Order: sequence, then structure tokens, then C-alpha cells
Amino acid sequence: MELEKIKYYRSFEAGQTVIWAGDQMDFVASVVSGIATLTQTLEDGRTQMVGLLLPSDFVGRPGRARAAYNVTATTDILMCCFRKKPFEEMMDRTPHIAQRLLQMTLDELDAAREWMLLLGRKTAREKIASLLSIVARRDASVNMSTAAARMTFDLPLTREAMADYLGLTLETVSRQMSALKRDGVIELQGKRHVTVPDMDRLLLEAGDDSDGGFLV
Amino acid sequence: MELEKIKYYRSFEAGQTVIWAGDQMDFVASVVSGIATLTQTLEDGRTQMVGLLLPSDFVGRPGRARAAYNVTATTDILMCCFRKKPFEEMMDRTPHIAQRLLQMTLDELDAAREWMLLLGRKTAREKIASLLSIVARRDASVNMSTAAARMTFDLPLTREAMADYLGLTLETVSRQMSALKRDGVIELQGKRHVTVPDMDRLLLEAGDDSDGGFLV
DNA sequence: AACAGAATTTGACTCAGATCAAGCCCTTTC
DNA sequence: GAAAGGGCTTGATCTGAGTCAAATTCTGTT
Repeated sequence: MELEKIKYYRSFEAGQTVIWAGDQMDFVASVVSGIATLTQTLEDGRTQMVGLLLPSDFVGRPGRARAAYNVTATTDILMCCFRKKPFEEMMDRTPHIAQRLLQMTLDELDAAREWMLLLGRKTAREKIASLLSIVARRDASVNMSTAAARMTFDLPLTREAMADYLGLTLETVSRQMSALKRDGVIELQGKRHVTVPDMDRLLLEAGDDSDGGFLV
Repeated sequence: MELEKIKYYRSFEAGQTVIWAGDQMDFVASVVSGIATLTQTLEDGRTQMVGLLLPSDFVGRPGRARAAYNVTATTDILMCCFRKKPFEEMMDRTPHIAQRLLQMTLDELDAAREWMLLLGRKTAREKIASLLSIVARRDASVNMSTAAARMTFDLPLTREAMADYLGLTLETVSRQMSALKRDGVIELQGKRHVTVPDMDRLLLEAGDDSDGGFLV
């Protein structure tokens, strides 16, 4: 594909900021490996994560000069970048790219709206359960494990990052994790490694309709 | 334009439901006049508005059979509809449409993310002030009035709809409206007609960076 | 192995916003 | 013009999550 010619790679270490909101951003990129976060902040420092970037996710917006959000590497991360100008020109010539990007953006919009419901209306416990089931689900799709059975994964986020994602404080996140553990909904090996003995139970705690339509 | 040939109009009265989440949806549409809302609900009835549809906004998703959200007319509304099948075929043939749709979707995504910050991190007072400034801003762009001066508009939403948008209860909305009035940030003529004597003051109360980048 | 610093947990207390409960203000309607 | 109902306001009280403040556990380092 023609895109190959204009791509290059950049890597960032865990904790590094990839882009600051408001900065000039002359490339678009997609995540190859690792995890990054999109965050917004109020000037007094309150911060809200507005997106989680997983491998294959796209960053940047054609037709916009400046970054709208902070992008931070949560783990070591490798990104595949395209200079924006050539990318935009190619998009004009190759309808397929715009269509693909449209599908991805619509998926992100759905995920954002799902998250609005969570932020606006769910309790702290439901929020935590929702986040855990999303991470579990993603892991399941990668490891093609069976759906409702026992399930194990690593949390890719610190308690603080979880709090920023869920619109909570890190103390509340910690308390609710402890509560879910005490109630047998999850088991913890260390702080980050989680086992879910009964996925349906977790989904129930998340408060969604049982079908579950998260994307992220 | 070729789209003209497959379009038709539908109108709905204030309060009517345009589409239920989960329903078959064999058309896409754009709002001609009036206002509609996109809402999501948890099965116990908690509801969160995830989008506000104003004239020129687009509803529906190419490549998806069922509606993801409830769409409700807040005012009498006129929509311009296209049957989905022909619309999708046309999108394949006409790259321009996909590109235009991509821009609109990216704008919606930005708005959704701005709203995530509001839902996750703002206080009730800031939420109300934010909503008022968005409505005021939209009105200003329609009526091309000057920016920071005295400004007057009608709220297109009931207190309950405001609550669903902001992730609050209608009592809290009412109390905060009263508080903003008491503090001279807004003036009320009746329940729905609002005057903002000092737009900068309102923006300050909304807690955003002073530049303000809301889209909706 | 002991130390330093970060990440996390836990406790005590506070408070913003929810809940429950009247009551008020408009329209509409009979 | 009385009644009825929807939309809104206001008050009293309750509570879930925030805040402040220590512990505790984990990790990497010297």
C-alpha cells in the first residue's frame, strides 16, 4: 500500500508524554504495541481520561493543526506515524481510507457515548466493574478464551489512571477494588493481576444490559 | 445532487420518540428544524443524554442495522431522511460524502469528549454554567450577536432533560439555576427565557479554559 | 539486606448532591 | 372560574464519594 512509503516509527517509554494538548501536531499515528491514554484537564488540575489507545487505534485528526488532548504512554509504546500533509493528500486520492477512518471514528464515538452513561449515571462500584469487564473482554478477544468462564488478566492502568478514567478519586477506586474482592467478585494476585471467577457476575455488577455492547 | 432523489421528509411532535434503541433502523437522516436528543438508559431507568441534535446534525450510522440510542423530539421537529441502502451505495460511489461524514463525526467525537470531562469532573454549578454557555454560544452563532455582551436566549430543554444531559437530578438543576440567578450570573424571565448579563462571567463559572472550544 | 520512593490501602470525617416530600405556577380544559 | 396536570421550586434529611491523613506494600537501588 502507498501509505507504507510515508510511515515511520516512534517509541515512548512508560510515563512519557507523547503530545501535549494545544501543541502543533504534524502527524497522525496508529498504535502498534503498548497502551496510551487521551486526557483532558481543567486548569485547576482536575483531569479526565477521554480515551484509551490500544494497539491498532488511531490518533490525530486530519484537517486539524493542534492536538486537542494530552496523549501519554501508560506502558512502553510503539507508534506508527504518518506525516499529516501526505496522509491528507492520500486520503483525498484514496476513498477507501476515509471510509475506514469513518468506521473507526464511529466506533470511538459509540465508546465515548457508552462512557458518558458510565460517568453520568453509574455508581463507583458499577464503574469499577464496568472497567474490569472491558479490560477482561479485550483480553478475551486477544486470547480467544471462552466467554463466561474463569478469566485472568493484568490491569494496564495504575489506580490513579483508573480514577481519571472513571471520574473518581484513587482512594475510591482502591476501596471499591477491595470491596469487590471481599465480595468474591474478583480475586487479586498482587495489585495488578486480576482473576474473575464468574464473568456473568461481574457483568451484573457493571449494571449494563446483559448483552453488553462495549467497544473501546 | 444525486442524494436529492432518495430523500424524503418526516416530522415529529415535541415529546414523540423518533426511534427506540435496538429498533431496526433502515434510514439515516439529518435534522432540518427543531431539536432532538439521543439518550441511553440502564435497565433500572437511569438515563443519560449522549447527544443533542440540532439543525444540520446527522443521525444514524451507515453499516449498522439497529439504532444504538433512543432518539426523542424535544421540540416539533422536521427530519430529512434517506433510505439506508441507497445512501450507503451512494457513499461508496461518492468519496466526498464519506469525507464530509468523517468531519462531522470527528466533531461529534470532540463534543462527546468535552462532555466526558464535564460529566466526570465538573461540579453541579459548573455543569449548569457549561450547558448555558453552549446554548448561548449556539444562539450567538445563529444570530451573529457580539461575543462578550449581554445575551438572551430560550432554553430548548426542560429541567429534567437538562438533568439527563448533565448527569444530575432535576432538583439539583433547579437549585443551581436559582443559585446562578441569585448570584447575578443569569437573569430569568419565566422558566425558560434566560439573559446572561456578562458572558465572560458565565464562562468563568463554567470552569473551562478561557478560550472555550465547545462544539456540540 | 537495608533503604528510598512510589503505589496502594485503610481510617476518620466532611460535604455536594441525591432522595423524599410538599407546595407553587402555569396552561389547558370542561 | 374551578379543576387538573405538567413543569418547576424549595425544604429537610440522608448518603456515597471526596478529603485529609496515616499506614502498608511493592519495586528498584545502593
